[in-house]
Amino acid sequence: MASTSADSGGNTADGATLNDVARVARVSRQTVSNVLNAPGRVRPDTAERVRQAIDELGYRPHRLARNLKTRASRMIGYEITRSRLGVLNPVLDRFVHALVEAAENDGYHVLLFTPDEDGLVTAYDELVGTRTVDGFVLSDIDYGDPRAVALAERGVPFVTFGRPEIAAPHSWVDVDGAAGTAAAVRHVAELGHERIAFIGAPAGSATGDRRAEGFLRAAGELGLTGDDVLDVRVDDDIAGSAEALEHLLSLDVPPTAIVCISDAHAVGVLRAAAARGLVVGRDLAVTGFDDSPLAPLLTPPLTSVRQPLEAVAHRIVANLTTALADPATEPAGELLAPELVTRASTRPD
Amino acid sequence: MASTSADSGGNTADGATLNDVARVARVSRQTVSNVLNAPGRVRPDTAERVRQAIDELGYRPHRLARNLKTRASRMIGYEITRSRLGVLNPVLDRFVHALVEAAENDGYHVLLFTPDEDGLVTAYDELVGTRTVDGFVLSDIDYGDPRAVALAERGVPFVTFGRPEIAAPHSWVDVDGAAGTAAAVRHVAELGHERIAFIGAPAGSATGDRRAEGFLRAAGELGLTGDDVLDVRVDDDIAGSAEALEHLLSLDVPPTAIVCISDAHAVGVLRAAAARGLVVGRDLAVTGFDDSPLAPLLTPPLTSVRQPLEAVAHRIVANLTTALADPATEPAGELLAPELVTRASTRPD
DNA sequence: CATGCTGATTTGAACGTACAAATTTGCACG
DNA sequence: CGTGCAAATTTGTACGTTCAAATCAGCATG
Repeated sequence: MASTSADSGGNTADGATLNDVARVARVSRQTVSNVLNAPGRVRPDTAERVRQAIDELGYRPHRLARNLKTRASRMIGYEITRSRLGVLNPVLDRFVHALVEAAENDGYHVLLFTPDEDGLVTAYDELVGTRTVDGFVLSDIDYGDPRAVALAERGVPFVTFGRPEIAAPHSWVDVDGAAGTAAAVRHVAELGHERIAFIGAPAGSATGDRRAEGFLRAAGELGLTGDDVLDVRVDDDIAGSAEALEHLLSLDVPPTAIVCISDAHAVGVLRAAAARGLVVGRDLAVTGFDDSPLAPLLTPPLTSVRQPLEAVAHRIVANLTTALADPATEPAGELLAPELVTRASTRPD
Repeated sequence: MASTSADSGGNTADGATLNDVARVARVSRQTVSNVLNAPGRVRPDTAERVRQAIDELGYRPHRLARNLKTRASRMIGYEITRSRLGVLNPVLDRFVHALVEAAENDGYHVLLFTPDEDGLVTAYDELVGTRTVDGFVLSDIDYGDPRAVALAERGVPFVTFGRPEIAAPHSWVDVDGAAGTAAAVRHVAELGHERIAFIGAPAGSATGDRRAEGFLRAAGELGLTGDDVLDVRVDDDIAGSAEALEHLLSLDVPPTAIVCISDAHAVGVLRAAAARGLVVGRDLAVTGFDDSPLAPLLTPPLTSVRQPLEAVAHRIVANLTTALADPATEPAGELLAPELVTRASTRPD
């Protein structure tokens, strides 16, 4: 005399509630709640009966009701920056995916939002004020990032991908950009290149400065000094880098390897090299940074520094969730090592 | 004797509730609620007093509480497909951004989630069962998409970007892929090309078949028949297209223009052309599809068919929100026209 | 067999809001 | 100046859950 699956309960298959389950299992709603949230407190046979009722009714806890009571939305906000036209955001896709996956593993969801036109943090205030999210993940951090400052003074939990200052007063996870560039320099040095140039961005951006620092450090290790340190900074990534290459090749002793601060810069170099009839990989070594999806698609495929975005996302979520669980947690910083992915742009074969 | 800003209320600046506002404004909570949700019902001077109290306390409605009462989460779920390694999802970035923006304009938020490993729709069931989202937006739709089928039979509101069948039984918004390819063909025809080849994917995918159909249609319009219709299908996008170009160039009368089904396919063609010493734009015209971020970065910059993703997102959200507001709404389909973006890959100069 | 105690289960209350119904206010009108 | 009616406002209740406190069952002990 097994009970038929759906006809008897009274509920229309969908939308069973804690009380419905309790009625079917002949217990109180709190017992059902305990089966789900504190299994230790309920006797095994009762738990079994309740679980059966849950299956029978297809019950699922109402997320909003639970969250209202526990005063937590279990949502993490992430602002997707308005990608400027024509400029590719090399990491958004991969990082967001990794972030969502990491969050789900910890029982959180990721909510996306767009920045305000006015450049203020009203979107953050709104989400926090309405209790729509418990905390934030920020990326594209620069020196004295206004969002980080604003959130910190409001006491809103957040973790940044990247750090605004060497000693950031909040939790962050970052990839060691200096190590990445240094690895690229060492890579081409090992291939026999002695004259190595760096094409970077103007000083003043946190990420850019650190990547440049890695070049200078590696150049120092190779014993380069003075004019032998070919450090070029350009404003426009693609066009600027193309021009820069022209300039570098016109030197008395032109470089044979170009280490670029981003894949976009490398694109400019590749283009200018092709225009000159140079075969990159044979006549000239080129490296990029970010290992964006286009890196393997370029001609030739581009050696690039790959950021461990999955690990970054994982550590960010871990840090944020512990901070959410215990607001007294001290802020912590974590630096992860990138990995050089070598491709034809630095290989002769 | 203006009231001081924060000291008197009793609440700690943060977390004022409807009742707190009511007390300060000397009205009932319902009146405060009405000021926000039904302004017509309350006398102007009372409304003003309430608004002042709201400002003073920095009150914001608690989203969870409101949603629990109204039985709507005002969230839209969007599954970010696990981007296969090395394969770039050309539209994810732009589309997601557009989707989030469109949703916000209608008072919704976008919640991201990852697919289940098992390929089932349990993630969808979970989100719907817990009332975490009100509906879904699906993309990467193919014939007989299992997610669309499952959601439809569960009665869950959703709109797809793309349509599985010509007459889909649910709401969808799609870009006219056939028109896009046809436009590319006409473009190169106008430039004087008479021998035009198409490199596509094997028959069997909804998007691919429609794009191929556009080529066949345009070829017909140009009076091409029989062996003059150069229709090549390849399995692997980049490597396959490179091979395909080799083959095409070995014909008695090789094509002078190649219309590709995707930007990735075009990459293969560009690569093979470069290897042959051909200058694309002068010796050979090449077009892609999707106008992915890399299109302008290729050498030469690639003419490509751009999908109006912002408009797609806008229409999808509009359709979904009306369906959510009135579940009796009939499903509707909407086809948008893409736009050809011409670049150096089809221009001699 | 009453007592005490631990473990299991239930009842009461609350989270912050919105709908529905009830009450009060304001005002024109006979 | 009471009556009636619409507009304005308030009170009661519920959404589905969890926490806190209260009750109940089981069982060994003296």
